[in-house]
Amino acid sequence: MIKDTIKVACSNCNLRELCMPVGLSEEELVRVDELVASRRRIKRGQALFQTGEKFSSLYAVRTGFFKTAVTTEDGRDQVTGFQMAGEIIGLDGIVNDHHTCDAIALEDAEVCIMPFDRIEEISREVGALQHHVHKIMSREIVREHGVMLLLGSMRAEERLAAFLLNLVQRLQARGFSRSELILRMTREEIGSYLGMKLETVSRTFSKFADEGIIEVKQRHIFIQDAEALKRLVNPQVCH
Amino acid sequence: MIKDTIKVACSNCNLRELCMPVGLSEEELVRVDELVASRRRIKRGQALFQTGEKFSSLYAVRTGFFKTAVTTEDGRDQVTGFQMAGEIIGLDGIVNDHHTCDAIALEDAEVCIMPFDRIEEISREVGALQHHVHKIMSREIVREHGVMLLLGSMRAEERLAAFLLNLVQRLQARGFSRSELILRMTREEIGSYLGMKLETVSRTFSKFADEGIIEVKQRHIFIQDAEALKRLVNPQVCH
DNA sequence: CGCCGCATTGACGTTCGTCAAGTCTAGTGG
DNA sequence: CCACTAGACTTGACGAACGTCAATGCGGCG
Repeated sequence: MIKDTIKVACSNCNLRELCMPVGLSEEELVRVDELVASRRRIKRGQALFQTGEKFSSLYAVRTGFFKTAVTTEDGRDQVTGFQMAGEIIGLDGIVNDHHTCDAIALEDAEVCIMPFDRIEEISREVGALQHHVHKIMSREIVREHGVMLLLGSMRAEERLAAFLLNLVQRLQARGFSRSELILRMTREEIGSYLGMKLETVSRTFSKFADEGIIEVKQRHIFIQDAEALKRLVNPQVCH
Repeated sequence: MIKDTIKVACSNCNLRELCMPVGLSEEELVRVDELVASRRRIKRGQALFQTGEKFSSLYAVRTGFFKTAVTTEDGRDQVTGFQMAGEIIGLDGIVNDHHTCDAIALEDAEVCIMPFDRIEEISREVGALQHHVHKIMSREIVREHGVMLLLGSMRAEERLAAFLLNLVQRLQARGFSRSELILRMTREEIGSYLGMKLETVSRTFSKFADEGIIEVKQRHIFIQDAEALKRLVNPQVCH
C-alpha cells in the first residue's frame, strides 16, 4: 500500500514542477496530493476523451504524447494542440460540462486523473492551487493567441519553423536535446495544426534540409541551425 | 451615495446574466457586488491595456466594443477577438502577471474593473463564482479552438460567413436584430482576425451581396439569407 | 517477403495576396 | 453651405504561394 500511495502522490512526482504550484507548505502539499484520484493508461491511437463526452476531470500527461482536435459536422478537423509530459488536457470541457474536442494518444501514454470538482474544492482552501489553475488556463489562452498569429499571418516556412522551435523548446524544458527531436505525429497532423496540407509540410521540411537548416530522417529531426529557424519566424528584425 | 452604490452593483446591472453566475443567494450577491472596484471610460481608439503592462484586473465590457490583438516584434499583428457588452477582457494577463495583447476600444466604451486578487478572494468563498470564472476561461479556450478551425481549414467565404453568423448571434443574445448589424471594425481588422487581406474581405462582401445573401452599405450589413451563410460555413452537409 | 501506411516529389490549378487606381463618406474649416 | 481632405472602402489586373492530384519511395510489421 506504500506503493499505492506513491503511485498517486504529486509530492514525489518528478513532473511536479511542471504540473503543480511551487512553494507549498507541508499541509498544503497533503491537500494537493488528494487531487489525483487515479491514473489511466491509454494506448497509441486511443482517445482519452472524445467530443460530446461528459466532462468530469482534467488530465495531467505523465508519459506519452497527445493531440487534441476539433471536428466540424462535415468531417474536417483541426488539430488544436500537442501535449507532452506535465501538460494539462481537458480544459475545453469545463464550460459546457461536455468535451468539445478529442484527445488522442500519439504514443502509449499515462495520465493522472484529477476530478474537477475536487480541483475546485481544494482550490478554495489552497490559494496557491487556485492561482495555479488560473495560470494554467491563462497560459492555454495565450498559447492559442500564438497559434492564431501563426495561422493568421505567417507563411508555410515561418509556421513550420515556429512549430519546430516550440517543440524543441518544450522538450528541452523536460531535459531532452535542444538540437534533436522525434516527431510523434504524422505530416498530416502537423499540417492540420499549422493550417497547411501534408504535402506542403513535407516540401517545407525538404526545403529546410536542402538549406542545411535541419536534417530530416522520417520523423527524426536534427536541428543544425537554430538561428536560421529563428530568423525565419521573425523575418527582417532590423538591428 | 445611493447613486454611487448603484453605479457599481452587479446585482442591479442589466448585463448581470451575461457576466455573473445565476442563482446566487442574498449573501453571495452581496459578496459578488464587491467584485467591481470601479468603472472606467475608454474613448474610441484608446487602449484599455497594452502588451507588457502589468496585469491587475479583469474587465467586463459594459458599453462599447473592443478588439484584442497580439503583435510580433517585426510589426505584424493579429486581432485575436472582438468583445462586446457583457464579455470579459484581460484573461491573457494572468499567466505572467503582464498583458500579452492590446485591448483597443473600437467605439467609446465603459468597462467594469474587477481586481483579480479580489476575484480570487471572493471565489474562495463563493463556489458559484469560482466555477463561473472557470467557465469563462474555458469558454475563451473553446472560442479560440473555433478560430483555429476557421483559420486552419476554411476558405475566405466560409470564414467571413462564420464571422457574420457569430457576430449576429452574439448581438441577438443582447436583444439586437438577427438580420441587421453595424460593424464596429474596419475591413482590415476583420481581415486580421480572419487571416485574410482587407481587399479579400471587401471582395467577399461584394460577392455575398451579388448573390443576394447580404446587403452591404459600408459598415451596415443586412442579412437577407442566413441559411445561405450557414450552408457556406458547413458546405455539403449531406441529409 | 509482401503489404500497408506514411512520406516524398512533380505537374498543374486555384485561391488569395499584391499593387494600383479610383470612389465614397464623414469630418473640418472656410 | 460647400469645398476639401483623410481614411476607409471597392475594384481590377496580375502573380506567388499553396492546394490538388498522381506517381513513386521507404520502412515497419505480420
